[in-house]
Amino acid sequence: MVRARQKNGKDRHQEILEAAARVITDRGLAETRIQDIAERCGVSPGLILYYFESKDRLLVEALTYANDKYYLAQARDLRRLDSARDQLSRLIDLSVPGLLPDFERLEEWALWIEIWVRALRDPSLAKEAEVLDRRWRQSIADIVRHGRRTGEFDGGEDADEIGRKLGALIDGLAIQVLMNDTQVSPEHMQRMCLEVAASLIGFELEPATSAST
Amino acid sequence: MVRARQKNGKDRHQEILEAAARVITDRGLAETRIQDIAERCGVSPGLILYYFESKDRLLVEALTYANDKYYLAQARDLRRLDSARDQLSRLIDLSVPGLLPDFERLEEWALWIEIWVRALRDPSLAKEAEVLDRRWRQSIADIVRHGRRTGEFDGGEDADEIGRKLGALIDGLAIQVLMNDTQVSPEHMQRMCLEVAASLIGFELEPATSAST
DNA sequence: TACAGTTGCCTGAACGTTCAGACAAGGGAG
DNA sequence: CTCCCTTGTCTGAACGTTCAGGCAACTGTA
Repeated sequence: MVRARQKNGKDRHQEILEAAARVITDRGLAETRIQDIAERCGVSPGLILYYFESKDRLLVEALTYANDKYYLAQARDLRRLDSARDQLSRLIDLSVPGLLPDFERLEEWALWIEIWVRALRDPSLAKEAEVLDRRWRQSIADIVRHGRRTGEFDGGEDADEIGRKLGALIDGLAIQVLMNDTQVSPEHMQRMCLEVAASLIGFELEPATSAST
Repeated sequence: MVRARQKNGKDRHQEILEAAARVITDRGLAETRIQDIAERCGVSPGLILYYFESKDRLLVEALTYANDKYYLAQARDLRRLDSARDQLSRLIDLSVPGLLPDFERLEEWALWIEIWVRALRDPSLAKEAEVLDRRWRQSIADIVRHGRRTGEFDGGEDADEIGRKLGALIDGLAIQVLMNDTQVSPEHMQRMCLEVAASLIGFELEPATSAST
């Protein structure tokens, strides 16, 4: 029980960040009040400001914290797979909002859009967002490089360039899916991402290990 | 001068919408106050609520109004060109934030991101956004169809599908450019869009009529 | 033309609410 | 007791919305 206090303190910090992320995804960044976050934690509003110097700071930290959490979970998930083809397919599946029941990602995408809109007027947040975003595009490029080392992929252009293109495509399509666009279902998005990936990297789609219809 | 009164009324309505759009792009949707809009028009805050039943209604109308205005300007611009290749290249140029000094489009893209974040929690706005968005993807598909009729393009997949893919790619890349991502400059975005378009539609890039490094 | 009545545009102040942040006191562990 | 965590209350400011009224342009009548 020596660290009971400190541990509590640390837990509180994290607990507030997670509560903040939840509230932001539920109500939206603009509609998030300190009291909402406090209620989600079961504490008083005053405590929130005891741990974070201001509401603004808390919100920004919550956005990047949540994104970090999701990214690490994804990286862990992908590392279980050996085949680059499987990794790529899995990465796409994980990126499509609402496709996999266990990894809907709706929260994460909602947070990303909140980050974008805020980063438009907050250059420091834009810098942080770029770091997170580059890491995410990097993971695509790494899969491509891995596939080329193992011989699964050959030809195609610069891996980083593929990461940028495929990453942007996924961003753009995810927005449509999140908006419940009637012309872009999660399955449709998944198929389009795979097709473009195959075209960019230069592999055939038919003998894919997953992804049908 | 019979319609002097009505004309004034109509001008005011539009004037307020345009002022609202300006303020939203400057300060962001969340930070936009009725008084800011009133000041931009040089009128009193009360007048804003005289023309619009609530702040919320005004904001939503301003978002779609501004988008509509920009779309019509783009459509007019594209109609001047005959060649499908030129139209496609011009559409891409027009879509890249900050590429053309006369059509920076920074405002329009900022408004789009605001629409997205709000549409996440406002299904009726999401519906309106889908209509606007479909029209925009349609214009890509129409260019492809036009090129196939004239024989400029041949092969490639369904034109609507190309519109969805290219549209999503442009959305995703535009976000990076807007965030001042150091890895994605306007020129870089332009090149990537053209490359993917060439790949999807099936034409060679070299003899392009425009677009160079 | 002159005048009175009507209509619509616009103002500025006031109201009620909401919320971030400040503050001081409570309480439990060491 | 002492220190850190936590609470509940308070406040000052900001904001959306309302409203009574003023003003100017227009209409119809004589």
